[in-house]
Amino acid sequence: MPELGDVEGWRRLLGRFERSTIEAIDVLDDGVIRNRSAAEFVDALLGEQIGAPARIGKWLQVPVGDVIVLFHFGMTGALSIGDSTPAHRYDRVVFTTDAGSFSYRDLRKLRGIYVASTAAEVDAIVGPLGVDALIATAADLHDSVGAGRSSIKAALMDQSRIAGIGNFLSDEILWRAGIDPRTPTSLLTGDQWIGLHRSLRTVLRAAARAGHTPRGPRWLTGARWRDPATCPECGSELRRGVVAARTSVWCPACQHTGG
DNA sequence: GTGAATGTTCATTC
DNA sequence: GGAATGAACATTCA
Repeated sequence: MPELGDVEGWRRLLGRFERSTIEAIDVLDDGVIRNRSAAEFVDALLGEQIGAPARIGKWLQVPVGDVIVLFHFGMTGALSIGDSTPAHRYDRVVFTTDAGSFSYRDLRKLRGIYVASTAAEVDAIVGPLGVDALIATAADLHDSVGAGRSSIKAALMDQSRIAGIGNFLSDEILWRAGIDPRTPTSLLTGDQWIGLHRSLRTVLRAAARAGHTPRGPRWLTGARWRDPATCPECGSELRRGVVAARTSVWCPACQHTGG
């Protein structure tokens, strides 16, 4: 699930807990608490007040008391608001506050929850991140994503170049921009960069607003599941293959390499 | 049993 | 140094 739109949706939902106090923490699986013991984690947060949640790329950052709690959802994580009693099968940590409860829910546990005491510690945990994709300008896009020699799809998913775009969003953006995902960034024309930025904004704003990557009839993400999968724009059969080491879908009729 | 899954990281190999 | 590749992480589902 989680790419920029999902995490932005959870950030918004978590906003309703701002200024509430954590009254209980149920660590159902301490494997997801990554850089503290479960006891240290509970000790640091219990009785503390929640601040305004922020998002950078796919990271959710929540000030709690004197520390910052960092959530990363991997491929299968989610923040579940309000329906954590009784605990869902994949709830790993349940937070109860005086404003209600929420839980960190995750099937595969590829990532987890971190605690940072300083800004330097935050940086060390999240690693190098490019500008957040939702606020990236056309110049940001060209200068960061365009600086290497990789395919455009790999570059869009590279969190150190631009933060928040994953497999589905990159496919969606490239489809809308009419660019073949395998195109080396060095081959993109000025017009293609402009179009790419326009598509990126359209897709990410819709995803952020919806709280997930849209799957409607005019979206590639809606079409990629069908069998046979056809292009929502032209009806051609979509192509499926591995690009940038990820399962990718694109339209051979609408998406091109050349300018 | 096999393969694949919306993410990231590490080692290895061009 | 960069970039691509494959494995690994942990788990479920088709």
